[in-house]
Amino acid sequence: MSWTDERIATLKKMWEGGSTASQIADELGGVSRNAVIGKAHRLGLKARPSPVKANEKKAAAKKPAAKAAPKKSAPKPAPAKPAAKPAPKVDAPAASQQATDGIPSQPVPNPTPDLPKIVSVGPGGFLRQGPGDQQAPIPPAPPRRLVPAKPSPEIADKTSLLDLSDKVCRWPMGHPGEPDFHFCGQDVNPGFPYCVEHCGRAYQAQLPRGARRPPPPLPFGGPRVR
DNA sequence: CCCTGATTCGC
DNA sequence: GCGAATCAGG
Repeated sequence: MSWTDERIATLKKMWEGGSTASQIADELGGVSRNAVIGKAHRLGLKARPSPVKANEKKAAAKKPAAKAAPKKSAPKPAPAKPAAKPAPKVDAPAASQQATDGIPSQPVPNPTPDLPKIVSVGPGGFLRQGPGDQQAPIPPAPPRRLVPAKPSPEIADKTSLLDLSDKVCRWPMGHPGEPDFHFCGQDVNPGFPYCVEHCGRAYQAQLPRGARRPPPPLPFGGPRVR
């Protein structure tokens, strides 16, 4: 398989969306997880929470190594990495909610002024979204009646990959490569690549390693069954 | 063991 | 440029 422009676009999208290299590789098909990672690095979009890189010491601990070196012949210089931290934080979610003034349509499509209780969709109660139906989101902390215009009529048309911009939600709907694949396309939550609703889904606290199977970063309507 | 991403290096 | 092999942490 070769890296067509389309495949690269999908790779970027998914990588940016938080999908793991394995998921991306599986989605793309015909490539390995390593290929995806390698390509991602070559594209310049590496930095992402890596289990291995969390720790950064300056102490140069030499490892005895010398395990049977079948291919290694060159010594490894001490890697000096500039720590990059592009990871978005969730500490300050809703800075300022824009009033619904700009949106002439439905004033309050989300009549759920319940408690601000954070319901974490966990392994068992994983809420999935379909292209047509979306459930009430659980934004980080909506103390007030913020109402971000939900099923706006503006998404009557599908937002394609080419329609993406810094102003629209990039949350993928469906699976890449399929005819109905598109993106959310709603107004973004300022400072985030997604709308308010999808921010709530994209930036949930990472679950313990033991139970992360069902709700991965979970873009794309759901895991593909092949 | 499994998983993850990072890195190297032969091709 | 590509990606398998390898590394290394969780």
